[in-house]
Amino acid sequence: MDDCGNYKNYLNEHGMKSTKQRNLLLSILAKIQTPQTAEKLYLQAIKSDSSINLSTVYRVLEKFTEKNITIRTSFLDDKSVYSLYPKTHQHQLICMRCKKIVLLEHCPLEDFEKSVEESTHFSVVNHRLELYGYCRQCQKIIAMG
Amino acid sequence: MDDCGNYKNYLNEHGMKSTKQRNLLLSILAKIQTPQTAEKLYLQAIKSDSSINLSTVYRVLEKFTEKNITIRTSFLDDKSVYSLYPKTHQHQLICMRCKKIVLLEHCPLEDFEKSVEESTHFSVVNHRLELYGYCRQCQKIIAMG
DNA sequence: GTCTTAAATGCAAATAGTTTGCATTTGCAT
DNA sequence: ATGCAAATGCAAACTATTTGCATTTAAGAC
Ligand SMILES: [Mn+2]
Ligand SMILES: [Mn+2]
Ligand SMILES: [Zn+2]
Ligand SMILES: [Zn+2]
Repeated sequence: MDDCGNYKNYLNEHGMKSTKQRNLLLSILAKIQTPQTAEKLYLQAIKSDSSINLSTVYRVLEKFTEKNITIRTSFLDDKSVYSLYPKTHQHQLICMRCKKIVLLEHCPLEDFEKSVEESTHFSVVNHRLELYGYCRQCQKIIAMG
Repeated sequence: MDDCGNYKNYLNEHGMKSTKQRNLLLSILAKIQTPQTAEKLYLQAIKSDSSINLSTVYRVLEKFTEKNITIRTSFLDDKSVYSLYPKTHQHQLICMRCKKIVLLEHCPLEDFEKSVEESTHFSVVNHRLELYGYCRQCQKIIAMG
């Protein structure tokens, strides 16, 4: 291929071949702020590579997630969303109406984890925290009926 | 019907007709300790009422969840699971090896929620918190290799 | 009790996000 | 360049869940 993209070394270091589809998806993920569905990423990708296939997007994202390059999240019935694995520990605040996601940098759980370890004799190695609510716009829309 | 079940008043108070399917599912949910999939509940229900239909189970659980009688949870690809809505707000500590679940009564997030509401202008109505780790026994087993 | 009516159910079919089988192409090590 | 495993495109399958519709049923009025 003429230009395998900017992520060849990165991909090879993670034990993956550098393909134009993977490079493209990495570049899209790197630009994007909020987690996106596979289909949204596919629609973005198809602008640069009209032959890319939705199955490939799913397979690439699955592989990325397996390698901890991306993270996949899902809620009840909704589609899963994918984003680059966060460099720093963070949590999500999710609007239950429009599905907007705000990232929360501060984690309030360090002391709590320690106290749980003491009281339960577990070793706590991870946690999952998501807040659910309504964003300002959706609050207004809901108030109007 | 001869015997509408034990939950007639309870159901009527929640604005629902008392049907044998709903009574049966409530009695199953009340007995069961861990959250179950709709299909598991259906398989349990069919023992008492061989004519109950899986669609009905889904519809009943949807209605129960809408009334906050049950809670529905799901992880990634897995099927949703349903359980009676916990009487007290609580969280889970899950052993990643043996899948044991310890319920945590104390919630450390009240102040955090308020500060998030102030900084994001969301209204926060709910949260999901799970801790992951290893129980004492599994720690020992892992240490032994 | 009977009557009335909206809600609930059974059944079959549809939905939709995601996965998979398979033929073909591609990247990478030699 | 060559060979081969891995990745891709395409279409079809999968599967948890939902939905349309005809029929039954519960609750309330009489
Ligand atoms: Mn945290
Ligand atoms: Mn809490
Ligand atoms: Zn919103
Ligand atoms: Zn354990």
